[in-house]
Amino acid sequence: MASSGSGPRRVTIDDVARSAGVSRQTVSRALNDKDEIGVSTKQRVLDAALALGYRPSRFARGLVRQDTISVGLVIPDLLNPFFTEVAAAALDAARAREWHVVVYDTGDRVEEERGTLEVIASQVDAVVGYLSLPEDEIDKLTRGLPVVLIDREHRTERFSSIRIEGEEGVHAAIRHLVEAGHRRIGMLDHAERSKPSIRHHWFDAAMSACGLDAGAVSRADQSVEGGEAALRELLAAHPDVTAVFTFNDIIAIGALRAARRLGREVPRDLAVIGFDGLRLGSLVEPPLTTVALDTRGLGALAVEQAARLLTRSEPLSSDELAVGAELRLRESA
Amino acid sequence: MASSGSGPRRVTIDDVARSAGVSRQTVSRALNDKDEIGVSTKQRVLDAALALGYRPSRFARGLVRQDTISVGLVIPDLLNPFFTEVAAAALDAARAREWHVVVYDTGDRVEEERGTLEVIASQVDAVVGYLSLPEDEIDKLTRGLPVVLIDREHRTERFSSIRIEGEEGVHAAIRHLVEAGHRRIGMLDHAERSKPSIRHHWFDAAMSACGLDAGAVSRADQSVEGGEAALRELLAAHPDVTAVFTFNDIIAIGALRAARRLGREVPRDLAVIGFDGLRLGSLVEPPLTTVALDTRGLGALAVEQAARLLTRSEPLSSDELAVGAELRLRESA
DNA sequence: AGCGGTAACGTGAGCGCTCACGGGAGCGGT
DNA sequence: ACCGCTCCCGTGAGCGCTCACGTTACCGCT
Repeated sequence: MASSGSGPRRVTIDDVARSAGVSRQTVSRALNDKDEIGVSTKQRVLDAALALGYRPSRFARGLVRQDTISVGLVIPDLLNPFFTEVAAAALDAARAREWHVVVYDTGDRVEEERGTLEVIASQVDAVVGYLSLPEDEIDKLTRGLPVVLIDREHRTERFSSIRIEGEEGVHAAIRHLVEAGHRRIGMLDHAERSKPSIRHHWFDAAMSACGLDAGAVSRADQSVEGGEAALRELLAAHPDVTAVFTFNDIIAIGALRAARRLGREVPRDLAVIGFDGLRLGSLVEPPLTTVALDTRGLGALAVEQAARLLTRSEPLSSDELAVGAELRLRESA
Repeated sequence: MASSGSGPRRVTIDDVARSAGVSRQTVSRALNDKDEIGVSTKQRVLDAALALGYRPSRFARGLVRQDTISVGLVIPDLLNPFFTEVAAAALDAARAREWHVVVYDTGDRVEEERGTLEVIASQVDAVVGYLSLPEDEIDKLTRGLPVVLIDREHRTERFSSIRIEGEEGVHAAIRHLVEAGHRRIGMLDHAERSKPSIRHHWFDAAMSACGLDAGAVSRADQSVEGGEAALRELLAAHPDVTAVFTFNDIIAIGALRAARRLGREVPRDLAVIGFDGLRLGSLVEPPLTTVALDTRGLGALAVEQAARLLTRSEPLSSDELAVGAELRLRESA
């Protein structure tokens, strides 16, 4: 009711100063626990601040003591354990640098991603994470900010990206299956993007390297249910398949579940190998064999590269901007 | 090497203006995609900005257009799926308000929590999450900021907290076990805090309400391994126990695994009921019966209350600041 | 009384940006 | 030639705070 056109004016340090009968500087001293202030004065200021509901503007403070750095972390779906692990790693790496991390979960929707990017520039000093928008649009929206992409190629000079080198790991996985006697090996790729994934490509390469025909492939949503459905589909079309490699562990866990419901015992009747190396994989039954990649490294590298770009020091070379993957044998294959 | 005592001075909008031979305002127009600027001028400014590596100060911008709000979300361990779910819910609620969320993972260490709180005041407008420090210390460190605690009592007027009302759900769980014929029911409480947890208290109350003696209790670390160890311990001391209720789902999953390794089939030889209602619980074998609480509600309520405190509108009443819990029957009991 | 010293406070400047203006150049119409 | 319009662009002010200084009051000491 008392609100004027421009809304209720913010309570500033000067209001507190006036109310306590002191100067701005004294208020500042009281609030920041500095010396050169009397105890009674300090208390009086503190009381006045409380009474007025004064809250310092972090912008004004940040403007003058420009110390804190914060990065925006863009994640498609925090509830997906893989992204959780990457996020946790990034948080860790950021904490080591005393950076602040603003997390955005786009829910895998492009509009949300755009909205996030639009608003991000005014809030962070760098952007790190999973982006799906075309590069020119990212460029427009983040103009000036350093951007570090994870698991995505980039053409533009302005961006950096962290590569996942999974080829060897996938090779090892297929080799392992072949050595165990499997010949009909299928794959559960993910369904979202139009083109087959790079992991699918690695799978094909590994198959032919082992002298096998291209395996049967089914597309799966990135969820346990998606994995379940995809395995049923694959098995329906190719009943002779005795082993599957999946796009990621989530899908693999769905496959595990589907196999159980179909009465196929893992790994006796069906071997399953996932990709990612989630902790979660060790909790399911049987524990999931997987091509594990260094998720901590992913997050840490991304932050490290952001730091280099931010300080204009020598950025990491392309060779360094990659994390490897290795076969982690558990019990599902 | 060229860094002077005060470091390399930041590139400001004026530097760009000078370099492009225009005024500040024109630079501002170019960078913010505003009208009233010629195309060629705009390009020239953009080029100059790029060449100088200009990056606008978010503080200066925020200072003048004070629109964006951001909250600090303090989480003990993002990799714990429970906190992941709460965090995701909070992110969601914040997104709906167009707020930014700065996430801090304290790794369950008090010093980290203190460090976080120390630095948080200058970065956010409100603090939400799990804090373990004593209230007076929180008060000192967050002076002025609204604080919303989750799952923790508070005495001070300044704080708010979101309560978990699990009593009914636990009651239902125990009743369910009793109706299934169980009489010797144990509990796996958590080990970290000194006092027995409130969930333990609910367990005791439910037991006596069902006319049973106080059950055997073992302490478990908040991890799958902790749950495993605790169940072994409990069973060793009380071999006649046929059902266990656990502090949370993580511990329950450990118990499930221990039972499997001990050759006890669940639920035939041992019934297990967890607490939290994690999605994860539906992935294990057998799917975990659990007292599910509304994690989304937790995160959403916390953000909502922070919003009320921030806008000085009527805060939520104590009754509203709670989420319930209900028994979710799956297959482990 | 005079003087240095310290504790307690105030004053100006400035951080880097945007907003509300003000103003000149160019162009067409009468 | 003059007005009025549109299109560009620049100027001053101010956002709310902290830092580096000044300034005052009061103490003890010679």
